[in-house]
This record gives sequence, C-alpha cells and structure tokens, in this order.
Amino acid sequence: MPAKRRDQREQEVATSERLLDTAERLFAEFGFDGVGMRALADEAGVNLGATTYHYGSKEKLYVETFMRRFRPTNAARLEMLQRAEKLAEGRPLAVETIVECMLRPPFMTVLKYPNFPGLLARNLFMPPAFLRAELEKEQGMALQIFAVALAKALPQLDPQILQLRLIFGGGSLLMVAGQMTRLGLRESPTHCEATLGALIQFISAGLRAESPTIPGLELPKFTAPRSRRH
Amino acid sequence: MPAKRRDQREQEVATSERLLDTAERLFAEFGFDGVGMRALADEAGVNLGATTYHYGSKEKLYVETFMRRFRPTNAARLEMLQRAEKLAEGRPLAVETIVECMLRPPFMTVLKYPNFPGLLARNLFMPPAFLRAELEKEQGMALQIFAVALAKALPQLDPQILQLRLIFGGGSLLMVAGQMTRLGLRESPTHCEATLGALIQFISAGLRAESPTIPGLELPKFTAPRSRRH
DNA sequence: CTCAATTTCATACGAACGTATGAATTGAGG
DNA sequence: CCTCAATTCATACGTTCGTATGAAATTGAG
Repeated sequence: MPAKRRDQREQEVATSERLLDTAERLFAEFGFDGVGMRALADEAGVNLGATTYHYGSKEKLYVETFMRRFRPTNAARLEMLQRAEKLAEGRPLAVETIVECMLRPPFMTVLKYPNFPGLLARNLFMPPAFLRAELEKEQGMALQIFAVALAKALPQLDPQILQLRLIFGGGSLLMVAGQMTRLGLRESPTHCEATLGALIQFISAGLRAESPTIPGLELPKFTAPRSRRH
Repeated sequence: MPAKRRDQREQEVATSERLLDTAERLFAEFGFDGVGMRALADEAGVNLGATTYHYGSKEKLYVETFMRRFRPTNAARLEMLQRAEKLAEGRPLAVETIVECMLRPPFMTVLKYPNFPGLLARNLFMPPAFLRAELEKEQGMALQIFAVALAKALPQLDPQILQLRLIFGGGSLLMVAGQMTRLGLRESPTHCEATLGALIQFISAGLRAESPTIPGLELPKFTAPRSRRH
C-alpha cells in the first residue's frame, strides 16, 4: 500500500495541504456554512473531487482544519506549564506565570497563522455541533489542569469562582484573538508582545480579585452539549 | 393608506413578530448562513412569501432581528450611566459602578430573551459584513462614552491600555453570554445575579491593575472593516 | 516496460438556496 | 354590497449546494 507519491519537483505543496490552508483562510472568515466546496477548491487550485477524496466530507475537512492548529497549541500550553513547574522545583507558581502558560502558545499560533484567530473565535464561542465532541476532549483536560494549578496559586479562592473567572479570561483571549488583525497586531511582534503582556496583567488581576463569597452561586458541570440540525 | 388590519382575535401575535422571534432563535443557534428561509418560515408558521413581504431580504431580516434587542440594550447602558452620574452629583464614580452600567443591561436582556446571547456572541465577535456598518454606528459611541467615564475613574491609566482592557472585558461578557445556557444560568435569577457580580469584580480588578508602562504599544483606531463575499 | 495503486478530473445528481411573481384572501371604509 | 389596499399563499425561476461516479492521468515498484 503506497502512500504519498507525488514528488516535490513540480508541486510546491501537496494538494491536501493546499486544501487545508485554503480552508483555514475561508472558514476563518466566513464560517462553515459560509464557504462552498467549489469556492474552496477553486481558491486552492485543486479539483472539486479532490476535497472528498482527501477528506471525505466538508465536516471532516472543517474539523481537521481546526484541529491541525488547535491540537499542538493546546499541547504547547501543557508543556509550558510543566516546564514552569519543573523550573520552580516545588515552589508555588505565580499567577502571572500560569496565565502566561495559558496565553502565550495560542498567541504564538495566532501570530504564525493569521487565519487561526477566526477559527478559534468561531469554534470556541459557538462551535458547530459536529465539532463539540472532539473539542471537549481536547480542551477539557487542559482546562482542568490549569484550574488545578491556579487553585494551588490562589488557595483562598473558591473553586467555583475560579472556574467562572477562567471562562471570563478565556473570553478575553478569544476577543483579542478574533480582533487581532483589526487591531493591527499582526504587523509588529512588539505590539503583539505588548498586548499579550497587557492581557496577562488583566486576567491575573481579575483572578486575584478578592471574592466576597457570592451567595447562591452553584455552577454546573460545564458539559451538556445541545444540538439540532446537522 | 391603511396599516395593520388583521385584528388580534384569532392571531396571537402578528406575522412579522412571529418571524422575528423565530429568526432570533434560529439565527442565534445556527448563524446567518446556517438558516434557510424555508425552515424559518415553517418554524414560524408563516408562508415563505411573508418573509420577503415583511422584511425584503434575508439580510434585512437578520439585521432587524439583532437590532431589535441590541438597540434598547445599548440605550439602557447609557441611561444607567447617566443616572449613576446624576446620582453621584459630581463625585467620581467607582469603577465597579461604571462596569455595572456596562454589564447589567445586556445581562438583563439575556435573561429575558434566551436566544439573544447567541446573536450577541456571533455579531460582536465575527459580524457578517452587511451588519458591520450599523453595528459600528450603534456601539461605537457607547464604547467611547464608557471609555471616557472610566478614564475619569482611573486617571492614572494609559488610555491605550484602557481601550485594550475594555476589549478584554467585552470578551469576558460575550463569553459568559454565549455560554449562559450551557452554564445553567437561565434557570435561576440568583445564579445570574451572582455571575454578574463575579464578572463585575473580575473586570473591575482587571481594569484597576497597575500597568508598568508597556513600551511600544500603539493601538490603531479600531475601525477598518474588511469584507469579501456577500 | 508493465502493472497496480494513487491521485486527478469532468460530469452529474437531487436537494436546498434566496427571491420574484401574480393570483387568492382578508377586512375596514364608502 | 362594493372597493381597494394590505396581506397571505402557491408556485416557479435560476443558482448553488455537498457528494457520488467512473474514466483519465500519474506514479513508484518490480
């Protein structure tokens, strides 16, 4: 069973990669339902049939388009946290350090792949039904790990409040990611770094805010997908 | 020129309203491109032609669906701020007060109309091209006014940083709005109020964070729409 | 050179899309 | 009762949708 045949002499990048790159750009801008397979194939310069041949269906292509960036980014966050913890040798990590571990990898991904922010915002805010499962699997554990690390850094903070504040912070990250191009953060790495720093400051301060035991707050499990259509 | 004829004896709500309500639900869940006019008309129990008759086009219906909620919500924010300022009689407002004026009206709208969060998240994060103009017009001024009020409450804060942090806070609001149903905040006003309180705390603390003069940060005007397709 | 697997390509299918059209239906005013 | 504007409704238009099909072309191994 032969695998990849086409050599690299005439073709700069393989068809499947070209499809993924184009899908990243178009899906990020117009969303799943806003992009047709024909437009996608045309922009990628490949035949329409190549889409089903390489990815089976539009939904699978969409999932793979997102996961190709999301998976390594998420892995990098965990690695960065582990490295920080190893470096600390038992001493508790600063909140800023943990937050930076959460934010820097996505920021770097966003800086490297200009169309990723759109995907990120779309899929984390209002994920299509067919993406929910794989998404939950990938990010659920990471979120849990960071919640534990932060709980260690903020022992006096109610875990429920912490979970809520993590959601708040995630919203901030998504917002700035989604508007990155609009903010002109792509032209200069300096701006980007400065913005990342400001975001770390903002979220860390929010996490540290003293919480006067809000009564009656009782958060559910944060699972429970819903879906209709598709 | 007669206007509304059909009396209210047999029809609970008018056709145009039924269309808006259904549009709110479906657009919130599936987005503009994810909803067909036929499905919309069917779920609303009206004829397909009624959609073009009452709203002219799908885009106009979409804009009106969103603006019907967004306009009064935004107005309420400004009114609440004005009331607070009048009540303060010249004394500077607390950051928490200003932030509450920004957050409470949307929260109330979200509590009253369960499908509004979806619209809000979709349209503020990744607004369709045809909505950008009307959106900018509606929220641009409000954001400016709140930025001024906050600058007065935080005189030592760099305005650039403030603007950035406002974006962060907006992300937090959108995130929690978009996940409101998922978080189970709809069943109990107590949870909702508690979450609102936690969000006010979080954002206020983030706004207050001391900013060690991040060098090289230079934010652009925050305008510049892009668009292709449609 | 041959062969078989891999990849490309043109084409076609039925369904759904947004919108336009004009005929029925409705109901208050003359 | 008749009129007429407002509204509803059935139907049809051209287009685009996602996917399937099978023949052509390409490729590396033997």
